[in-house]
Amino acid sequence: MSQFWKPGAEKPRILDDEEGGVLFLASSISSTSSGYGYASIEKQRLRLPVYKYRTAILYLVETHATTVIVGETGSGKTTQIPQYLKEAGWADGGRVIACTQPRRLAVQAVASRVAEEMGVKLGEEVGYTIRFEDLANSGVTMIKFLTDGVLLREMMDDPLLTKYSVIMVDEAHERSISTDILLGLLKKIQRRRPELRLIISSATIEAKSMSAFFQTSKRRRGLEADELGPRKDPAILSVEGRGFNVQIHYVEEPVADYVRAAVSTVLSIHDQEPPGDSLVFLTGQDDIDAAVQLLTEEAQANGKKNSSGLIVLPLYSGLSRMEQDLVFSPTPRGKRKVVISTNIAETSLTLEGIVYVVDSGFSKQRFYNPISDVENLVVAPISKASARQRAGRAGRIRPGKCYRLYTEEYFINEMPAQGIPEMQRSNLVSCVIQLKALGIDNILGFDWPASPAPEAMIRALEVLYSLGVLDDDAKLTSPVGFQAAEIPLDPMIAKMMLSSSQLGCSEEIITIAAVLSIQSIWVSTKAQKELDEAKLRFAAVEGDHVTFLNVYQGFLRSGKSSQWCHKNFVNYHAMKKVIEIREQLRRIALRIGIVLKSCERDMLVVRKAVTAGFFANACNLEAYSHNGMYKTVRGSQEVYIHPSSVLFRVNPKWVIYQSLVSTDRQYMRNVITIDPSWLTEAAPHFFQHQRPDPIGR
DNA sequence: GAGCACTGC
Repeated sequence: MSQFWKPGAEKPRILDDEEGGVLFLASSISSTSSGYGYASIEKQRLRLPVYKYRTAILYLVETHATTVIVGETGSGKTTQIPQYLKEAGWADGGRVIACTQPRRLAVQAVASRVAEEMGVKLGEEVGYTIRFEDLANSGVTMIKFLTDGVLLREMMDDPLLTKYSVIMVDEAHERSISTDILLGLLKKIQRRRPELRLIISSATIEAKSMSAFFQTSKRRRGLEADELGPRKDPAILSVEGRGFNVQIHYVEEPVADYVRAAVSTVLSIHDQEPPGDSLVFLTGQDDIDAAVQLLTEEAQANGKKNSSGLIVLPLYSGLSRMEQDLVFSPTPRGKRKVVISTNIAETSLTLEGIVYVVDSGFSKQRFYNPISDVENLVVAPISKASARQRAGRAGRIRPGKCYRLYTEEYFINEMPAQGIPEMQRSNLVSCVIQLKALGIDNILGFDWPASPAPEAMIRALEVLYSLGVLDDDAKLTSPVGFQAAEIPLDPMIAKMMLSSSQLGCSEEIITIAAVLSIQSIWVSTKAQKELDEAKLRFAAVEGDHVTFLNVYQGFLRSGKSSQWCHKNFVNYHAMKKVIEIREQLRRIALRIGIVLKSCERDMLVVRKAVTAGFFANACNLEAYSHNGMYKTVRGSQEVYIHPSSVLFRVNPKWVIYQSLVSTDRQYMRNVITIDPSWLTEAAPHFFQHQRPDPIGR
């Protein structure tokens, strides 16, 4: 690797900061530029804030194993840094520069932008890989964008990620499970591959902890200057963003009802502020529908006086594509668009034209209780980091305003600085099986950016053991454990697939696995009665899983028709996704030796295969129960069949569920009938341990 | 007779 600064030129100055990180002081602004493609694009590149740090970034990457880049939105870091690295030679000799993103859409968008800037065809020098789509060309692609989940999967074939010279982990501050696993593994890889460079891109608030995580033993720092290779202590570099100033307003007194407070704030913005669209952050569909209703009523009641000219639009992921697209349509002259949204507008979708943000201070967050093994969705206060991100949405086109529906005192003194990483709020079975597959034996001693609760780890190990995926030494079993690790789904679903091979119903089970791994195959609609009637057309006495098979068959028979879906209240996009996932699962099944076979109409073996994966979720109807109360075999927990299930009010004696949703009651979603004798057959150890004889009842 | 923040392989 050649040094990129010219001999004789002034060497960039480096200063250690008090935390042991390294800050760079730009001594001069580089003005190198080579003749790429179109002048206008080249000019745009030069105007990005990140450009004046080009030299600094390349210097730090050259001299440090890890560089933490704090880049605010609009800095251009994601599109430019990979190009700078390529220009400096990091992709020479067949090596590849990787840049990971948490979301598929971002991967595609950034990759095509970079290909355009470089004037190359997407899929050649610049490529991308996401699930179902591989537009990277081995031997040709120099810059590759990919989701962090895909990079983790790549590690199963190449644990040291040898083809990559630099790996940039973008949006690391979001702390998703896969980003955290990736960071932990990359830190391990660094010890084996000193030539590998990492760039961790993070928000201000997380930069110090990211740097501390990659800081290796402080004692040896003095010696490192004499060693060959890059410095082990991470560098930190800040790049300013391009957002406009956003003025923050707080309420003076805490509000009792944030939906009403949000509505009246929207109305007073409309009354008193100059034109510009508003974005309101609430927690979920209920809140949002209520707020839309209130605003619409207000608009009608007040006629011209106040809220005429308001276009009120809800935004959450449950909406159909068409309904979601409405929020992107340009606002007509003289009108004001008000988008009422969940967290989807905080990171996943970017709305242009927003000048006013109203922040309720809450969002729905997942929490996991490892003792009861139940994941819950709870309305909880957001973090300061989230609040800043939400406010930033108002400053994209011109200076904006953010109205926070909480007091300044609360923001300063009580709001947590950062959210709890997803790793510490989730069931960890998928995470643990993935680490095991990568040869990480000491799971409890793994060096995480944020350690999960030991109880959650132990629970995950227990579940994997009961599935026969791990043995007594907590090593992957052969072949079941290794096969299950290859299947990119929940290990319980993976186990169900593996059992279907022996039972001769893998074609059916693969369909069921695909359906279970998406949100819902039904459209979300307010016409509940019609939806229920449509469901009845497919309902099977065996339960929801078999009902899914009927829907899938119907969809195929219709020639995958969208009209057929519309007529039957089936979500067309969901079904297309089922087809895609099914294809992927079939390919994997062939590779790992699952026998592809249909059981035709024999649903008994299908139910047995479901039992083989989900025996831990077996429930028994309480004797003499008049309200459909079940008890779980494992924990004698009180549960009920969800009203959306085809078995609702049917109440068979023995059932297995896929998941629990907890509100005032615990409801079982996706339920199928079983014979209790299958339980001891499927998992003799598990039931011996839990209860001597579940059949005897 | 009730409800599903958001990603991802």
